[in-house]
Amino acid sequence: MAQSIDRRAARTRKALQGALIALITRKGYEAVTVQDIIDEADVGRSTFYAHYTGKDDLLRKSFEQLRALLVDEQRDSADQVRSKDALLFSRAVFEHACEYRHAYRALVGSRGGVVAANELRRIIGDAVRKELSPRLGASTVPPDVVVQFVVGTFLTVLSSSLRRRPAMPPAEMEKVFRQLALRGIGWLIE
Amino acid sequence: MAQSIDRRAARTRKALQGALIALITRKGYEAVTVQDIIDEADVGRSTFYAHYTGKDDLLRKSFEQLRALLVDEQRDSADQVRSKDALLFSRAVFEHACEYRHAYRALVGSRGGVVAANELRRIIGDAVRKELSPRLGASTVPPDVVVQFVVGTFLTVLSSSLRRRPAMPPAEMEKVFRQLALRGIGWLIE
Amino acid sequence: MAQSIDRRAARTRKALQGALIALITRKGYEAVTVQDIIDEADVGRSTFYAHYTGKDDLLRKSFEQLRALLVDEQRDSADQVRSKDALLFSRAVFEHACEYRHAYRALVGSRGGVVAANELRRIIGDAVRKELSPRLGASTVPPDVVVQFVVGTFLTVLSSSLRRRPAMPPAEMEKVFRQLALRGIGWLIE
Amino acid sequence: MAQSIDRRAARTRKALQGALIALITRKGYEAVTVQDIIDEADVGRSTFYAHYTGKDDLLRKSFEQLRALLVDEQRDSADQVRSKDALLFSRAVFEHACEYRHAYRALVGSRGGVVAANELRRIIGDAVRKELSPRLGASTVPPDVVVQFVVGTFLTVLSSSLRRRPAMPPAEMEKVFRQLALRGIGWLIE
DNA sequence: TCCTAAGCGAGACGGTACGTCTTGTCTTCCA
DNA sequence: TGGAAGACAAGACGTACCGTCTCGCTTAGGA
Repeated sequence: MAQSIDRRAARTRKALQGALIALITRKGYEAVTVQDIIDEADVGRSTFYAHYTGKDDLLRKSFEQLRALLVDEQRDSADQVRSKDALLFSRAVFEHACEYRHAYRALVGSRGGVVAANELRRIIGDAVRKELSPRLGASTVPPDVVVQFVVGTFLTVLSSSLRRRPAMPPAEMEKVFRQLALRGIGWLIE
Repeated sequence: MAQSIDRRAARTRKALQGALIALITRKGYEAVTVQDIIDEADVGRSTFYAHYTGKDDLLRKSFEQLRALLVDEQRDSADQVRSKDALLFSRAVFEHACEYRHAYRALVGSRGGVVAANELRRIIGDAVRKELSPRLGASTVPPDVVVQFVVGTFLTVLSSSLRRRPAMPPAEMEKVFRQLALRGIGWLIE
Repeated sequence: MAQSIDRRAARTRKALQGALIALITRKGYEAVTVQDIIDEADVGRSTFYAHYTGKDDLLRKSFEQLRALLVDEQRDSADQVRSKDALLFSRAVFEHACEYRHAYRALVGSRGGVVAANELRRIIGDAVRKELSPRLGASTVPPDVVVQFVVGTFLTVLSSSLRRRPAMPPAEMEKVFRQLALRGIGWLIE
Repeated sequence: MAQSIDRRAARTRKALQGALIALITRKGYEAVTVQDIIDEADVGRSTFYAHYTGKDDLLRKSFEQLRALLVDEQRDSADQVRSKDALLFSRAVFEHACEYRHAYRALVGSRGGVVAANELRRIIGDAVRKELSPRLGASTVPPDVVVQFVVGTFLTVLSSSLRRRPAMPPAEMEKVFRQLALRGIGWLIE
């Protein structure tokens, strides 16, 4: 019984997350109402609130896939923190972003709203902090500034790249990101 | 008569801008309602809409002072675009930020909301683009990525610094900012 | 200013009360939703709640006219409490009911719902109690039972009469009512 | 098999009816939700709807016992329709009401709601009509008005009596009821 | 003894109405 | 005559119930 209910619930959740993404691409996050979402997902209002506390909650929970991807990526990569090997997680995210280009374009940039931006910052930030933590103490620049600098640069590159036409390939994004970010903190990871 | 009306209007505008800032520091931009603003400013609802199209418009217009500061700053400074002289406008903004620490803290970071963030990005971005434009063509990195990188780094440093206790002096902010940003684009401004 | 606002408010109230009556005749009280009312009255949702706490409140307030009628009626009539003169207020109400036959039919009987029934009982009950109070102490039957008996009989006659086709004239209702009620309490008002 | 199933079903029904009565005494009919009932009866939601179409249906079906009582009572009594023997069914109902005082108090009066009131009126009304039908044609007062008058008077007395403290004994209720009702229709049953 | 059909619990779900909140427009009065 | 006051229409919000439904579990006959 439990799994059948879970399966149903999972289907509902997928529908809601999909509807949210679709709607964000169409009109931007702020303009999307709960009514829009449940209409799009063909789901009852109470069902929506049974799963999520609101629009923001749905958005945040929709990022879980990305967070999982990052955790996996970091588990696999060795703890090499030398210049040319540092921050390799970025490659995986850039590729993920290109694959789901549509959704990402909807979420980064102003159309995604504060909630999406904060959540992304938090997720990427966790990954960065985890990777750099052994070295952060050795810097004169405050540790959280370094982390936020890397995250900000990453998001800047990601956001700008997704906006460009023709699309920039992941390898290119990666190159730009490393050029901008690694030099800024070169003294740290050398 | 015309100027007296203008003077009255100016006073109303000041009251509204002040009220907005006060309220943002109190509860964050998103949570502020038009009703809050006009209560705080002791102004009629229709008066508010006579001057601004809405909350966002009021916020955007409240940034004019900052924009003017930046324009002045850049007019004064020579067109020196060598490494150690580049991006000197930042010093002025950091000092301005420290002086009006309260208001800035309310506006940057998540409490300020998307609108404030975008407006700030636009203002700083204009300054950066103006200063770097002669060199931007010479880069493999797309020009707008460079500009956004600098702006992002600037805002990261500003935001992180304002959050810190004890307060970081402008000179310190400046140092951190240059360390992170100039290296990333060192090849450009050399 | 005050009176113009009051005039506007009064117009809104009239519209809402009219809409309610119209809707009750159409589908019965219980089936009417607040949405129905504000659609019918062409009024915003918040405006409705600015004037009334809900559907029931609107209904209750709509009875004020009737209550006023009764108070007037009783003020006029002398304090004659002899058999043939007792409870003369009923005549006025029966006439009022025949005039506004449509509305009354919607309110008494099951279509009007508990709220209308209770409110009517309360209004008529007040009138009855006021008229009989000097004599109520002299009875072996508990006073409130007597009052409720008269009210119940009145409503029974009113409700049954309004349902009948062809319409029963006020004089006829009056006759039936007196025949049923006065004998039951004849010993009281002799 | 059939009877065991029926036995199970009967148990479920009893549980639901009991739960409803208990809840009505606790918070009044209108305030009781289906969820309350099935929680109280420890029964699944679908089970409830397998037996009844809703709350009202359950309430109506719960009156069957009373209806049966009345039918029995009338079968026993001779068809004596003389003044002092008329409407003797009332005695049985008053006694029944005193025995189940708690439940009755919950059902008559405003706490019971329209549904209970209507059902009661219908049940009592059937009994009254059956008893008076031979004579109803002979009256100038419309037959249904007479029936509703008697029913209304009966319910008024029942309801008022149950509210009183200390409790009024069945014999007393009976006396009041006959005093009020029989005089009103004395000309009929003489 | 096992089988199988029912009654049943649990509860997800689509839907509807609620009462609250905020927005931007509009009208009226007052200084 | 322009600003203050605030009523108003519009419509989204999150909550509460409703009646339908799908699912396994139990259980009591008949095989």
